[in-house]
Amino acid sequence: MQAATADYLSGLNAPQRDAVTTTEGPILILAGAGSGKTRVITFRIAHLIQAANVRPESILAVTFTNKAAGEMKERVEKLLAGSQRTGSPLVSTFHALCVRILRRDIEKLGKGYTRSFTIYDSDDQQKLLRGCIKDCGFDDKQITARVAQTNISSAKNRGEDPEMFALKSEADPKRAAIARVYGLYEQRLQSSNALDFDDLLIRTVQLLRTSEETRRYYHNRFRHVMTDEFQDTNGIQYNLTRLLVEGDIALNLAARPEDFWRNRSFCVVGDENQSIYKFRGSDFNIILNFERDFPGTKVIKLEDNYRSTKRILEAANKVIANNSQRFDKLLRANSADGDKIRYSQVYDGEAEARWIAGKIEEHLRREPNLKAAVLYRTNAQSRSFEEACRRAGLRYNLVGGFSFYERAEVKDIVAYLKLALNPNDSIALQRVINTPTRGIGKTTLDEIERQTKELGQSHWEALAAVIEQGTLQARALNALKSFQAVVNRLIEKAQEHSEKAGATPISELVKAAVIDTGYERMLKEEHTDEAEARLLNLEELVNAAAESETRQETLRDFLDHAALVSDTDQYKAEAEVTLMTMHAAKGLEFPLVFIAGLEENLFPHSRARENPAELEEERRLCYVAITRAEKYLYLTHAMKRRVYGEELPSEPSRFLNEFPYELIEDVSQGPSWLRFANKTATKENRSALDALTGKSTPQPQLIKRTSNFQGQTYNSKDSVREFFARQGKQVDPGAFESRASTPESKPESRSESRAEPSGSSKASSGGSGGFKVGARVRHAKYGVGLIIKREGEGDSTKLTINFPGYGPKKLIEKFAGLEKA
DNA sequence: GGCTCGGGACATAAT
DNA sequence: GTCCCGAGCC
Repeated sequence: MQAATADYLSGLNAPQRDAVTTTEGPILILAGAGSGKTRVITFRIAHLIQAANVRPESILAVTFTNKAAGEMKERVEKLLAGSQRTGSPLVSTFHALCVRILRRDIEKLGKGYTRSFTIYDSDDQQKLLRGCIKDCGFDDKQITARVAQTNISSAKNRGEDPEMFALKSEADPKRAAIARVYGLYEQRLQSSNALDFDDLLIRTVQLLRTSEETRRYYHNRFRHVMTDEFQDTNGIQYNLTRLLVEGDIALNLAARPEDFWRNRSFCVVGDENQSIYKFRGSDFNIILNFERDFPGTKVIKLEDNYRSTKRILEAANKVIANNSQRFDKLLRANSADGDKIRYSQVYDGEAEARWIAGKIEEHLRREPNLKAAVLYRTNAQSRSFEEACRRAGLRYNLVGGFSFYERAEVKDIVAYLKLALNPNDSIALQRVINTPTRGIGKTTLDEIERQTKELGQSHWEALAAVIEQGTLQARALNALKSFQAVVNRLIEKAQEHSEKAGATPISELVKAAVIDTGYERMLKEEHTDEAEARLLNLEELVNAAAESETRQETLRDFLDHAALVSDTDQYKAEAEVTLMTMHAAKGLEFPLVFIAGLEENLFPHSRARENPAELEEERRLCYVAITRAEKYLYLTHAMKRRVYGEELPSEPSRFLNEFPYELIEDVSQGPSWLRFANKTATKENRSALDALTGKSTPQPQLIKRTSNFQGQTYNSKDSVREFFARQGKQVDPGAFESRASTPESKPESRSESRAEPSGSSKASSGGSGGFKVGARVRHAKYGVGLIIKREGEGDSTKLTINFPGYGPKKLIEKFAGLEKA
C-alpha cells in the first residue's frame, strides 16, 4: 500500500498533506470554501487505515446531512477499494449515530424507554403537540403547534426540561402555557416510547453521561473521531463528541496528554464563514473555543481555493467582508479570472424560471456535460423551476422539499410497520386506525381517548380495554376488533422476522402492511390517476425494502432510515440540473450556478430583517451560495413575486449591491435596477443610490454596458404575452402563433443584432405619453422609484411605483408630477 | 359514522 | 398556493 500512499499525498498541497498525515491528537482544520476539505477528510481516513494501521471500525466521521455522509462514504470506499481490511469506518450523521447508540443501550437510561422506541419526525411532533395544546385547555389558535414546537425544541437544545422551562417562563403567560404543553408532550412521548429529533441527541448525551459502561464502550471503540462542518455544531452535538473522545473524564484528567492521545485523534473541520444553522442551535463559538477546550490542538488552515474562478472568489470575499463577526481568513484563488458574474432582472418568478431554464439550455448546447444548480432561499420557490425545467425538457433533480418518505401513503404504511414493532406508538396508531376507513369514527376515538387519559395507558392498551368493556355498539366494536387483528398479525410477522433472520423478509412485511391492511384495495377502488400514482409509490417502498434486505438490514434499520432520510438524498449524477435551497447546497459544487430571488425580504429573508446577527447569517448563506460555483455564476432578481398567492412588488436584495460592479455583466432584458443604480452613482445623484440600497458608502462604481441593445427580446409565446401584459394591452391569444414559431433564437450571444418582434425599443423611453412598467421615474417627495404596475387609461391611469425606503406607492399618473429618471 | 366542500390561517433554512 | 377544521349532507 505504500505506493498508493505516496501517490495520493503528492497530489496535495502542504497544509492538506499536514492534515492528512497528522494521525494523533486534537486537530482543528479551518477550511475555506472549495479548499479541498472533503478530499482531506476522505484521504485522512484512507491514510489512517492504510498507512497508520488503524482498524477501520475505530474511525468515526460525523456529518450533518445524509447527503454529506453518503458522499463521504462513497469516496472513502473508492479510496479503499482493493485493499485488505477487516471492516469499514463509520460515516454517519449525528442523528443516525445517536439512533445506533440508543438502540443498543437506551434501557440503561432508566426513563422507561425500550430499544424498540419510535422516532417522531416534525410532522408527528406537531400532531402530538396539537393534542397536548388541546388537552391543556389552550386555544390552538393562541398557541399553535408550530410555535410550541420551536419553543420546545430550543428549550431542549438549551438543556431545559419542562420544570426549568416553566421556572424561567413564569413572567410570560404565553411561555408559561407552552411550558405546560412541554410537560404533557414529554409525558406522551415517553408513554408512546417515542423520541423526537432533539431527543435522539439529548438522550444519547444523557446516556453517555450516566452509563459508565456505555461511555467506555464507545470511547474504546472510536479512537479517531472526525466532525465535518464543525461550525454548525450545537452545544449538544459538541458534548456528544466530547464524551466519545474524552471517555471517562476523571481518568482523562489524571492521564498525561501524550498518553491519552496515543493512537487517538479528534479532528474537526469547519469554516466559520459558512455557519448557517444558528436557527438549529449551532454556535460557532464552539469552533473558536476549540483550542481552549483541547490544549495542544494543531491548527491547520486550508486557504487555497481550487474550485472557483478568480472573479467568483473575489465576489464571495467582497460580500462576506460586510459581516462584522468574522475572522480574517484568506481564500486564495488558483484559477483563471473566468467569466463575469451575470445578473438579470426579470419580471416575476415565472419569468425568472423560464429565463434560467433558457440559460441552462444555452450552456448545455455549448458544453453538453455541464452540471447546473439553481439555488433559492425557500423551498416554495422550487415549483416554478420544476415547471420550467419540465417544459424545457431538462433532466432535473429536486433536492429537499417533498421527500418520498413524507408522502401520505408512504407515511401510512410506515406507521403500520412502526406499530408492528411498537404498538404503543400513539401517533402512528392514530394515523392509521381508520385508514383505510373501517368505521371507527369520532365517538369511538373519543372513548379510546378517555380511557387513555383515565388509566394513563397508551392508545393501543386503551383500545384493548375498550373492547373488553363491551360498552360500544356492535358495529364500532367489530371495527375496533378488526383493526386490532390487523395490527396483531403485523406484530406476529415482525416477530418472526426478528427471531429468524431471513424467515420473513422486510419486503414481505411491507407488502403485508400494504395488502393485509386493506390499503391496496382502498387505492385500487378509487380508480383515479392519483391513486394509481400512490400505488406506484408503495411499490417503490417495497423495492426500497428489498434493497434494505440485500444490505442485511432489519425492519428496524429500514424504519430508522425512513425516519432520518428526509430529503431525496440520492441525487442522481446524471441530472443536468439540480434544484435546491442554498442550505442544502452546502458542501456541493457545480460548474454552473444560479442564485435566484435576490430580493429583499426573500433573501435576506424578512424574518432576518430586524436582527443584525441573523442578517449576518443570511450573508454567510449568500457566501455559501456564491462559492458553490466553479465557472459560471448567475444572479437573478424578480420585480414581482407571488407570496401566499398574492403578487407583491419586490425590491432588489441588499446583497446585490455588495457584489463589486466591475465583476458583473448585466444581461437583463430591458432596463434593470443594476444599470440604473450604476448610472445614478456615477452621476451626481449618490443619495438616490444610497436610498435605494440602504448603504451609506457606495463602492466604486463602473458603468458596464455589455450590450447596445436596450430593448427586449422575446422568443416564446409566453414572453410576448407578458410583454403586452406589461404594456397594459390585451393579447389576442391567436395573434402570436406565427411569431412563436420563429426559428429558435439564441438569446445569449449579445442580442444587439437581433430585431425584436414588437417594436419595444421605446419601452424604456417613457415620454409625456405615459411611463411604462419597468421604467425609472423621479418623484418630488419619494425620490427615484421603479414602476411595477400600470392600471387604467387616460387621466385615471394609476401607477404603482416602488420607492426604495418608502415601499410601493400607488399614484395617479396625471397628478404625480413624475419625471423620467 | 364518513365524506366533501369551503373558509380561514398560514410558509425560512433540515435531521 | 397549501393545510386544517368544521359544517352539512349522505
